[in-house]
Amino acid sequence: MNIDTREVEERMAHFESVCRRQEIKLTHQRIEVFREIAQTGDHPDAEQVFKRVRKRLPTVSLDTVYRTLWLLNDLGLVTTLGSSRERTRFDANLESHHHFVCAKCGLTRDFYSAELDNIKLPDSVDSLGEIQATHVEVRGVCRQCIDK
Amino acid sequence: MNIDTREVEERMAHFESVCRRQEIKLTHQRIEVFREIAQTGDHPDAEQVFKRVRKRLPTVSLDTVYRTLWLLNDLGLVTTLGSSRERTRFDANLESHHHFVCAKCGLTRDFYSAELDNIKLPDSVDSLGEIQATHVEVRGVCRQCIDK
DNA sequence: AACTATATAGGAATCAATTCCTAATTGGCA
DNA sequence: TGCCAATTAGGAATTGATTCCTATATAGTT
Repeated sequence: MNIDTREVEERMAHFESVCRRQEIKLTHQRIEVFREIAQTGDHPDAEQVFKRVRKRLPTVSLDTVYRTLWLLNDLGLVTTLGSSRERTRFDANLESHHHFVCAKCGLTRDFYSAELDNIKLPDSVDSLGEIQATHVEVRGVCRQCIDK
Repeated sequence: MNIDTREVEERMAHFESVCRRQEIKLTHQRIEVFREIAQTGDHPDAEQVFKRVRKRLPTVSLDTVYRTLWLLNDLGLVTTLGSSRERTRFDANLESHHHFVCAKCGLTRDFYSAELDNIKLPDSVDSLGEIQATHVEVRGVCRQCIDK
């Protein structure tokens, strides 16, 4: 769950160098928000980051956490996971299938692949718990959005 | 995008049989909401289903659409996609990796696999657009939740 | 056709995430 | 050290999805 020290330091160094290059001020808040995400492997949401950072910077505001997270995202220093900011979508296709999702417009299409249905997962995954289903999500840009 | 007629009919028949078995009334609204999802492959959200169904049942309410969608979900007739009802999570791991997600508590862990990074996607996917990244999402139940 | 438990319409209310506002603060540079 | 544009704190406001409320309507049964 926790990332090893060396890796965290590398991430911090990368973060600082990117900020300097982009003339983005290295405030305590930004440093601590980034550190929080860099040092954990559990993918916290904004609220969790806020709570954790507040232990070190008791006056930090939720707004700052949000602003900083989206800034880090824009800088390519963090990514979001899960279908970020999207609404729940419904699917009546009960067969095993996978998804292609357009990063720009959200268009989602099913595709099928016997090969993918049978991928062998690393043993490390089995040790995490009981596996129910494996989905492949392909992110890309759909034809329509390319043409625009 | 549109599902072929035979398949739609099969889905409708399955839906009706499940409802009868469970003594769930076959109202116009339920039939049209289910039909809407059964006949399209584009995974609409509740709002979109509402708009489309309203063309045929002009007085349908959004509330009914929601109630029906969750009912269908509970009955196993539709599934939700995307990290349903979850908040945006952030990740500072920029290397190619995949996720194990616990269906009960939401715990998310990274795992790595050179094999998965190089999966060959079916040609049909290439024709959908430009591929940027491929993530494998494994759903399961984590050790902690199994123990409970 | 009548009955009754269940479901619906329509709009109001809720709820949670996120963003906005503004005065006060601060990082980075001269 | 002092300056100033950028940033923050704190709380209010917004936003958008979802749910609740209640009088009315209806599916399925007799």
